[in-house]
Amino acid sequence: MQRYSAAQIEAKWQSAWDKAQVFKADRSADKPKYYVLEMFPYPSGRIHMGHVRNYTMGDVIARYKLSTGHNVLHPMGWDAFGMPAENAAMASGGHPKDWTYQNIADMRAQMKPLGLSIDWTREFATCDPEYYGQQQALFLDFLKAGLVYRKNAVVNWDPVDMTVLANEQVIDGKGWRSGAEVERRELTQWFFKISDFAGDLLSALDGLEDWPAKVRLMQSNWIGRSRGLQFPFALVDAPEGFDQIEVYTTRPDTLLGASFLGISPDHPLAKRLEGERPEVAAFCATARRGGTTEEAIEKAEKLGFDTGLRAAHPFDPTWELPVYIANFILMDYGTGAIFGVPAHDQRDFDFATKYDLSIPVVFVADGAEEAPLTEAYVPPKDQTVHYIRNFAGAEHQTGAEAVEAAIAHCEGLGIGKGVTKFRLRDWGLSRQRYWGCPIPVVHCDACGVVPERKENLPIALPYDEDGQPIDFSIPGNPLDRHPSWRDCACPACGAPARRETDTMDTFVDSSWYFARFTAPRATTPTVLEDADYWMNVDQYIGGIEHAILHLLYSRFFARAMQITGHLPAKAVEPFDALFTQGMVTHEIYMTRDAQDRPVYHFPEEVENGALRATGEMVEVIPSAKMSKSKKNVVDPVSIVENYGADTARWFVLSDSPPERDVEWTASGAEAAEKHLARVWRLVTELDSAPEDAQPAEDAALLRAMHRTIHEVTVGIESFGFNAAIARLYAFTNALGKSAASRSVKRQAARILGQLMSPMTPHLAEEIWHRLGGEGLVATTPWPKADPVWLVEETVTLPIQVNGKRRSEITVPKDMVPAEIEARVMADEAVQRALDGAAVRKLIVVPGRIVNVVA
RNA sequence: GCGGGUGUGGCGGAAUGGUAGACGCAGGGGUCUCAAACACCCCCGCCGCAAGGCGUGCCGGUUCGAGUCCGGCCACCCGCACCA
Repeated sequence: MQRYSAAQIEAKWQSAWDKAQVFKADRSADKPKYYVLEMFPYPSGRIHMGHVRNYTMGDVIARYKLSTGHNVLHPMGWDAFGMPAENAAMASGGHPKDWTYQNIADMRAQMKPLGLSIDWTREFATCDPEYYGQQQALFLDFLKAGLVYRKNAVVNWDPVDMTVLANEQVIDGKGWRSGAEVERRELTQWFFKISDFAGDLLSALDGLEDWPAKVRLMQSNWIGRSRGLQFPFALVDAPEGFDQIEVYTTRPDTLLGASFLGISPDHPLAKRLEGERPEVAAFCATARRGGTTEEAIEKAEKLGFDTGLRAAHPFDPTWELPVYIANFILMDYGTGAIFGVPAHDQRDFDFATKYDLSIPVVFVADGAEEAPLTEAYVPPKDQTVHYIRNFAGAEHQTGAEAVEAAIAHCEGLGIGKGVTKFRLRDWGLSRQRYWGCPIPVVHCDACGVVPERKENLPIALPYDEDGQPIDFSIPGNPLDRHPSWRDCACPACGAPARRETDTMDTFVDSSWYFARFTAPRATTPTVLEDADYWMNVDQYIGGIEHAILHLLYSRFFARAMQITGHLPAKAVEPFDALFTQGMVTHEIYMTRDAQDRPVYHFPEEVENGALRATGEMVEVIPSAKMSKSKKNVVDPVSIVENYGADTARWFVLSDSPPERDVEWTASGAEAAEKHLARVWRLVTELDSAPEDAQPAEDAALLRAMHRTIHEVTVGIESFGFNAAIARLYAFTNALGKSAASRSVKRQAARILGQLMSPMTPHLAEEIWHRLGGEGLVATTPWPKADPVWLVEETVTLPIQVNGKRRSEITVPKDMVPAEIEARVMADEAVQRALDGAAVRKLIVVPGRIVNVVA
């Protein structure tokens, strides 16, 4: 018997696909198009199992669609700008560009043996000047369309290294290299006006029916539409120009519960006081300590500073509230000022308790008496409560009703106005770093900020500095200290000027790559004919970690590109269907050193719970996301070398549902390999099967075959890859045990190979070839189940008595309920379970179940 | 802290509100073999001799019927705007 050699067979079919150019996407063909895209990878240099899983899922879809008569676009590229390249240059010399392109070459070489049905002729990297030059063209068009502007925003500032830090470079509030306490500092930065689209980005979520509901919900919460009241408090003895403070509240119904005013340390009033009073400056400096993340701000100890100023309550000018500067109030949201209602907001409650402020109760639970609070009372907004300090609406009403009544009342009094606000902030795209797309503008003393001319694009990153290698070991942005790149002539007046040295957020790069794939070599960002043909992405696949930012930014970009004429109107929602896949996890193996510190070990160093080298037992920590630091990684390259690509592909698809995490186990990989070998053996043994058989045997195998075609097809179309694979296991077992005739078995085996082809394409080609299939299975039409074989004549009904299963009967599929009832009541086990009790109800769910209720 | 998700045998998991545990792994028994490997066959949630009882993170609810729906908790995972 021929042994199955993955190494030989996989290489053979990969070159056959190449030769036939079966995966080259071509828009001229007379077929419906299908665009399947997996989120493109960051070129770290090594592919990992998560990539294998992600691209295998996309490949199953792509290959399936190819065999159902679609013109498939399945491209691959590289999300190639970003910090790791600069970090590598900092750590071990070299240049981010060389590091990145070498990594791309390495990863491409690791990916190709997987046998993915990718059109590699469309490949690009976002760090190619041909790509980011077009991105600069988009930026200029957005600028002209009023979609980009500059304003101040806070960054993480390392006061020792004198540099801006990314959030991940801030560890416990300290700079990762200097260890200095980080502070929040304002910088002038470029912004995309995504907030202009907040309402549309929110309402359009309803149309994204093929997105996971959780992603739509997360985006909806992120955009955060709220209805509230904006109104001023008059300040008593205020500094000039600050006689009023605008506040925004979503709970105007609690106005009579106000106990203090709070303003952000970045509020203009705080800044004014900071300049005048050292103690305010000292507090604000304290309040600005720590990173910029919302998480850091929320978790920090809530601190307040009593400015001594007083604000008059709008309903009663003699009621004065203290004005605090508080570190938890964000300047970016609302007006940067709030009024505190400690009785009905836990954060305000904590603050009031800490600073000994009053806690006036506005409402109590219906039927309850007013009593001193030990925590804030925050019932759901749709719950009716009893307003004891009420000024608008009924005494008993829901929070939502009270809010509307309060807004109407205040508008009537001319105190403020009802407004709709969004939590979504504009997208700051400036990065003070080298390895990113340069922002194509020039700063001129005479003309101000001047856009570059399109004919000067791309504004390319300098590789060296006047012949000298760029020094990445100095903190800060090398572009900023690169005179021959930075200093230029103003495109408007020709006078000496300076280039913008900020580069773009890498999220910009990934916000339109899907559109670029439709015309990857064009000298404009897109070509409308191509975009019109290929867009939208029919199926997008990636990690849930991108549920909010990447997808929201891409949705914004699609809108902005439509406005500037780079995408057709139908592409404003660029991803028709989205699938978010789970991670690949693995157990962690650990021993401890002499100081009891953990030492991690790679899976290949461990055998039978002990270190291969020393025999020392390892602690096994339950599965977690594969990470280099914990060494719980398996290298796809060695997996493919040891088992073959088909085995790796089969494994990552089996067992776990695609949206959930999958745990890599060596035994699971071996089981996958064993199964594929078994399928191959069954195929090679067909020649010795008897030529004739009982008609019933043939029918049984054909019935199983058609059922399997049906179930696998449904499984693939609904992302139930694990279920499809379970059906293929069952069908393989059926084929192995079948006593059907040789010709029927050959037919069944050929179908088995075809059904496996999206998952294990190489083995499938080999089976197809051996069993006399024409051409490539990759381009052979997908089999169709014959409905005649799917019909079952009888059905087995479980019988419950009072909800507990007691018996079952097998009856013809279309037996009338009355007859079923009679049979049920005649059943011995039913009578025993009833034990003489009278039957109150008999529920027959046709084809499903019978429940006898006594 | 806030937003979102997940939780089922020894393990990965299956199950339109309708027989909980499909399929696979591990384990046990057997056939083949001088022996092993491979392969093939059978068993396999827990308690119990059995009848039967108990079982889908925990507590409660809706329903003829709940892994599935609702409320409250617990644990873990993802995101929180400069990681990609």
